[in-house]
Amino acid sequence: MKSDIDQEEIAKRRGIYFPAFSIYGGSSGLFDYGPYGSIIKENVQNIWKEMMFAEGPVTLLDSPALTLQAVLKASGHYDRFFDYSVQCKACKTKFRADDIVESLGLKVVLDQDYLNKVIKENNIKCPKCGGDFDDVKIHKLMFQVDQGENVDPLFLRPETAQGIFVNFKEFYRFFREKLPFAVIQLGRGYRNEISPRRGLYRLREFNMMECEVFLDPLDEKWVNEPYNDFKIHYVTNTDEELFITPKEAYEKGIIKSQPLAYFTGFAFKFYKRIGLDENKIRFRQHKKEDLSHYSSDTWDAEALTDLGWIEITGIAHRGTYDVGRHIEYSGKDLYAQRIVEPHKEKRIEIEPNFKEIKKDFGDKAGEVIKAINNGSKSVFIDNAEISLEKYIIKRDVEVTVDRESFVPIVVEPSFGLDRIVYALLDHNFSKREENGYIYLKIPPEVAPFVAGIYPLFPKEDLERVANDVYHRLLKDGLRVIYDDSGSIGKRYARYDEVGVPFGITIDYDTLKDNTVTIRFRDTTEQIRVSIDELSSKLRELVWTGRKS
RNA sequence: GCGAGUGUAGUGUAGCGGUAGCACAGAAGCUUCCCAAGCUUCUAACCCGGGUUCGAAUCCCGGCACUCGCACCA
Repeated sequence: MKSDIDQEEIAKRRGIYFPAFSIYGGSSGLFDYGPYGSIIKENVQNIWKEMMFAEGPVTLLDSPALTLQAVLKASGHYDRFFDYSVQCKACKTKFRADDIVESLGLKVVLDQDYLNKVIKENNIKCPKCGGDFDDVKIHKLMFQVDQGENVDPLFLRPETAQGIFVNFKEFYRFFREKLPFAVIQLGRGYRNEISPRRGLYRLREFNMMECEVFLDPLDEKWVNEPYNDFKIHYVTNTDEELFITPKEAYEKGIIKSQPLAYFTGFAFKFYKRIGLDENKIRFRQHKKEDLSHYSSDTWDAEALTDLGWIEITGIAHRGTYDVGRHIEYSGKDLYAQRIVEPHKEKRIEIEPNFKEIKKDFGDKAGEVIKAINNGSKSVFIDNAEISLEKYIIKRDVEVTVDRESFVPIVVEPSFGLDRIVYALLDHNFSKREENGYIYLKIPPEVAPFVAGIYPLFPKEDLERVANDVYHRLLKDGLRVIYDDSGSIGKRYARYDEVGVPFGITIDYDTLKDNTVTIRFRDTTEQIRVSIDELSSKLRELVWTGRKS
């Protein structure tokens, strides 16, 4: 599995990506994308965005990375704010302190002192070797940003999704109150990983492309049918391996949710288009015990790389969890509505009996009315509990109902951009059989430059024409790069290595007949075209070089 | 975060108490030269901070980073 091509060595040497702040020693889990890498990454992002918009009812959000504490309390992240670990002194095995306490049927409170006390008092031993435990240690999983003494801190978001959920009503209106629709967000997330490692695989600050699909639970269907024109490698939670189309996966009940099935296909198409090796992609269903607290079903897309199978995308069924929690915690109406057959419904209307309340409570009437409006059964006035029963007027009414509220469910395809870039490089660095030179065979539309412009050798007349060609292509909106240093073979090799798919060479024939050669990265073959048709030829080559 | 190992030009490495060499890459030039050719010249490094020593890249301590295991991984 381990290839003899060292991705990190090339990435560092050629400025694709490299450790950030390295002149000061760096900091683990932080990387810079250099000149080539940031363009490749941006191209991948743009293709994803373009494909998402092509779905139809999809819009974009850009929300802050700094997130209010209240939002993360509602989302449940705040409770997982700390990781409590405890280590066996003897065998050095580490456990989650809350798991240890829970496994013995003891009450779990997520508090360092509490867990420490429980483990010490109950004399809990290491389940592996029976040794004594060291003290409980905590690890913060979210980065906290203090605002000042009397204000709750902010947190760097651990995922971009919450920004979308809290704005559900905004989008619901934008889509004129019709489901389904989806909102995408591209941005950075932050997690204080205990040990960030393996280059781009586990970062403290990472790029995500997230999509939240909002659906009516009674009509859980995305606007497009699951694909039926290609087969995907699925691994179920019972380790069954299947090669079937997304449509089959849905119809056979392998994937119960239509949008979940659909987006496995979407992800697969996207991977193929940006140039991942389709034979090194699989979709693996989370085991029941590995599912997150909110999800009933999750499928991870995994790519086979030097690091083994790595997770590059998670497609999760989040149910009504997210919007439901924000309704609960914010007290705001984040419901969607569906049209139903108009029908009469009996209801009981409640109204405070203002006269009686004023009579009995005088200037405390306000408190009582407030309590009634909050739905309380009783209220404390001057330390006495008073039943509100007799101050409420109840009326039986009949209303016509033609719509009902519900909490939308969410399906979330969430793409880890850095890992996708990692896999993309891993799948595309190739070695030429004849000479062992490395080239990066990524699709033209992902490549950092469409073409390199090279005078055959450094003579003033050739350089002048090459420069004209270069500026002409730039004006035509093509991303090209000019290079006249070293031999022509060296220049070809230099840009092969970073994936530039075409080389335009200006030679002595160019001076005679205004033609240049286009040399192909993957085959090293050349064709001759006139300078006038160069732009349109390159565009055509980029287009036909598209995968899927 | 724990344990083990490793940090020398952009990259890969040599040197292991007397202040750095090689290869490739890079720059300038020569070469009528289409696949990293050759020649000349040049640029460029001891992870950071302390200590020991007359003298430290080399020995010791601390930090940082990387690799591998353990643990963690919404």
